[in-house]
Amino acid sequence: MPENPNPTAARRSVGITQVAKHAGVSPGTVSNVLNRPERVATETRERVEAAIRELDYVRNSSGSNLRSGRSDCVGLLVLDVTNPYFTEVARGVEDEAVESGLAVLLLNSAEDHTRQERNLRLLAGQRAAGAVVMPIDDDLSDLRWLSKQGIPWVALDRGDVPIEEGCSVSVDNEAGGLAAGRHLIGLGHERIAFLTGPFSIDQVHRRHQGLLQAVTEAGLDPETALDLVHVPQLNPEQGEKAVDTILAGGPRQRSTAVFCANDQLALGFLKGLGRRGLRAPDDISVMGYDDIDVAALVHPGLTTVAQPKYKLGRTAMSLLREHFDDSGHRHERRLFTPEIVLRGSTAAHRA
Amino acid sequence: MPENPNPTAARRSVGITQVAKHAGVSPGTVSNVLNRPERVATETRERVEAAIRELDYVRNSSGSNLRSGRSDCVGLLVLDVTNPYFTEVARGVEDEAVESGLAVLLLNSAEDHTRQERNLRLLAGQRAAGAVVMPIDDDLSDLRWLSKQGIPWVALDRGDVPIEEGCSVSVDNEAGGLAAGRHLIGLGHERIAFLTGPFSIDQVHRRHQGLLQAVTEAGLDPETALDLVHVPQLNPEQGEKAVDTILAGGPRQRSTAVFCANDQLALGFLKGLGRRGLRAPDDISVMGYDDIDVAALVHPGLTTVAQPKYKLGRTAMSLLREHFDDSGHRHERRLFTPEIVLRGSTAAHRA
DNA sequence: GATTGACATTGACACGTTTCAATCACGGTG
DNA sequence: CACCGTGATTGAAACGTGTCAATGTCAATC
Repeated sequence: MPENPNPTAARRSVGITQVAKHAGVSPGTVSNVLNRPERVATETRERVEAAIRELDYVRNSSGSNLRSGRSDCVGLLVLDVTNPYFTEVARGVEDEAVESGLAVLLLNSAEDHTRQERNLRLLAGQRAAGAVVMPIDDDLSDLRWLSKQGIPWVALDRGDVPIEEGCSVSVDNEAGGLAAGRHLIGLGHERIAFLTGPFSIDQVHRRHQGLLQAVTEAGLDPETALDLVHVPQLNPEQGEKAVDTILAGGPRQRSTAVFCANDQLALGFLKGLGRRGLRAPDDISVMGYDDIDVAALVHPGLTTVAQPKYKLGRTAMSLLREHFDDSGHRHERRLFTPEIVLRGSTAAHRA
Repeated sequence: MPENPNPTAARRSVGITQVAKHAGVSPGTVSNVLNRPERVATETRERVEAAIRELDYVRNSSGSNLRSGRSDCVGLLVLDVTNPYFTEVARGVEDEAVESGLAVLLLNSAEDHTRQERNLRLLAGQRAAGAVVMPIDDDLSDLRWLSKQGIPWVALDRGDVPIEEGCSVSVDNEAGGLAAGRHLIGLGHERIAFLTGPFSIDQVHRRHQGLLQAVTEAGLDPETALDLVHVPQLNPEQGEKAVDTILAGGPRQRSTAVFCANDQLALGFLKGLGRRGLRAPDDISVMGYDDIDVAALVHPGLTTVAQPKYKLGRTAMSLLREHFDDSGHRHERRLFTPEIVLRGSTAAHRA
């Protein structure tokens, strides 16, 4: 890193023109060195590169973006920055983005429509190259507006986005519910509680559908085999609170296993069990959904349906990249199949 | 949201000039409406605002930044996007940033020097308004370079940044270690294991200093009262692996309590205990450091030294804001004192 | 009625870059 | 020797905005 001869002076930021002067070429040539190095003779290119290094020049992306019309940053709009599920996704997006030399603008909608809209406007203002978005709900009007602004996007975890509207990357929630159901039934459980948030959340609704299918295909009667427990939010507190309800049992008898709509609920449930001196899987088998990092960290480890979160983010970003490269790109819908991760919280039902 | 008369056409993005034309004023006036609304007559302002709404104009920040020289985005450089500690900090930064209408550029150094440097160059390229940075180590040359580029920054969790170099916001690690030590000693523990990473990490080194102080002020001999267990990384796996070492005991007898340099280690340790059919606090008291969300989620809850993470992020961002407002701003060093959160993993030593 | 001042608005320029048509240098070909 | 083609370089224009000196308007004051 070259020394500045006068560090205290508020040096006028060095631009392409000072570099040009210093190297004895025109500004256009400097620009060429930066953008199409192959077009410029090796000898002059080296001279320019030396000047860049000596003056410690760093390209002003505002100027660049303004003139070229394209920006070098993409937006990532998540529902909740602190949710471990999203951070893993963010890592995937970020890793893929740096490979294209793109910066990631982190935006947080906090599950609030106003904030979602405001954040998308911000992206439009930046003339962002694109956006990876986890929409709050199935209302696509904000995203449609984004398209109208000429900003491509990829929806995350929203398999129901019509393919003509845009790309989407998601995980098959029905398959996940099915696999979970089969796992528990395979262990001999014939009465299963489904601890879930409101079915207005499409994802958990589908997980329930899958679970239902598992129950019916096993020849069980959903009426007696399933105990549906609704809580308002998918957080640990609600999971802990639900313990009493589920242990009290449904109309006939108490469930021997509980399938939670996400890991946060499941972890809360496990904690609630511990508080009461009970434990999984001895007293009840517990299963989660998502496979967040912590799921492996508790004892017993939480058996759960793993979402390929990192891959999800990475794929979303790479779809976005295809948009940039190939202007005639058609929208795509990628659907991943989740996998069950067996840990200690589920076990065979002892009759 | 107004309808676009021809949604399929690649509409040339509407600028300040079309708005001006549509409202029958000059571009300058539109700019004034956007930036100094008080200077323009109510009647014309309303007309311009109507035009903005009708044309669905959104300000191009590239142009704006270029001309004004200031950008509307700040950088947040973290060591690891997925670490729950950082995400909480990120939330604080983000909340404070939106209040100033600033966007947050999320950058991940992944504890790699090359990536840290690259990310800071990126920020410089954006002519970012400022940066909140968690430096990898105590090497300040990258940050100095940033200053030279005219970009103010605030260091996070680095109390050792000289005040003449820049602002810092951090938590008193020595006080934290001291408090933890006092807590355990107060419970009657006279042999305490300190499970820690390498002391080259300044933060954990200071925590150890605090712990030492607690031991000596209680009149105990550090030689016999403290069992130092070093592991290469501060992650759960290492915590779990360390269980055997610590249960085996030091040179004299085994410790009755373990203080972990962070929660990740502590959680791994708890899991390791569970695996072996043991549990805190019956078999050994366990204490962590950080108070990440999960600490409250396990059973028993993890007693830990709580860092005001959200506040840390928020404060850092607000210090940055002061830089913008007041150009004659002097650097500041904010030091928070951590607090102990009592949960179930520690208990009195039964003699 | 002339002068002043306050307030609103205008118009042109500048920010740093990219782009592209135009120019230049030069070696090869007819 | 004239001509052409190729490849390297140039210079000016343009992107959309903010700024500021200059101009315009109007009512109040002398």
